[in-house]
Amino acid sequence: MKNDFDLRDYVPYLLNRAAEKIAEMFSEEVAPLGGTRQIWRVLSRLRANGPYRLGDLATDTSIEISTLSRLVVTMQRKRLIVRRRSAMDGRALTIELTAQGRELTELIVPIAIAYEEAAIRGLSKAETRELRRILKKMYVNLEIFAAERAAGGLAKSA
Amino acid sequence: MKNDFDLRDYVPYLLNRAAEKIAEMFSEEVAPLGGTRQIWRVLSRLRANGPYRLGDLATDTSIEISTLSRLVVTMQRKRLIVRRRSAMDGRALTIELTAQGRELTELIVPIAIAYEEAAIRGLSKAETRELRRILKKMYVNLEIFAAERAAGGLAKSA
DNA sequence: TATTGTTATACTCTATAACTATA
DNA sequence: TATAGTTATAGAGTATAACAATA
Repeated sequence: MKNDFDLRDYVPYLLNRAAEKIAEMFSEEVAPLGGTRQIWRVLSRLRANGPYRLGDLATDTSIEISTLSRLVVTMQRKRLIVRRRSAMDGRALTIELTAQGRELTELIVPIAIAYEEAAIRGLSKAETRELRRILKKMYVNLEIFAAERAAGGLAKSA
Repeated sequence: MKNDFDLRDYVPYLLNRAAEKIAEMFSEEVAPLGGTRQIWRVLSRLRANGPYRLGDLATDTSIEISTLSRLVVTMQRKRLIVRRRSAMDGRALTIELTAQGRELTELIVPIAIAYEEAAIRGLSKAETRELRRILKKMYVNLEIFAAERAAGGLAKSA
């Protein structure tokens, strides 16, 4: 195996470092509004896609289902969302934004935009476009890789 | 403020999504070896830079100092590192890899490399190079932004 | 006095698994 | 039986602040 491992060029490290820096500043900014990263994840998803089923919301936000189950109760207590039983399937739960939840979301959106702008300022339009394109492409690769891996194809890929 | 916020093009989201996908798979792979993401962060840093002072290690790994203080005790119990008082400064703690720690690190390195390869396979050499370059440039921007922000220049940047 | 690291407390998130209520 | 969600428990990590030792 190669031994020329240099952290400074290591893509997962570079991704993490940037993502965490943004998240850290964003969290500080959003905290006074009563938001957290996880709450924002839920809100932004609901804003983008409308009412959600709990399980799907867990998948799309990458929040563990048991964590989300409790988070969503907390958010209902804060009047940000409503949980109601699905009419179609008595087991399923439908999560929906309230007017108040929508309000908070719209309050956070410009902050989110500001932090993206902070991240990409200094990049040219072309660089930003490339970054978005490459990150999306990479994610598709990773999903395929994860599926192959789960199928047992390469249990220990090293 | 702009209201055309689309999660699918939102750079922090794209970064997070990719970083988490990699981290998730990496964690599963490394767990049987007795590693965790945090332990790997420490090991890779020590591997790259040699002995570290606790405070600097906290900064460079982005692990909270109180968390790291305890993690490092755990790692010493596992014989992965040694903690010793600095000769220069009786307050400071020097963290150093043991032979066993070095061994585990070298065991993890190829796994780390494999996951980077999984991420960038499908990307051309040029795209990978661009990605690295842009991520580094972005991080520099973010550090500058964070410093300005901390200086109070734009307490609420929205 | 300031700095380095340790420890305590409370909180959030995760992992796992047992549980319920529907289907 | 299988699925959707809930709940309990234990383990990591974070945030904050009080604390001891050293500078």
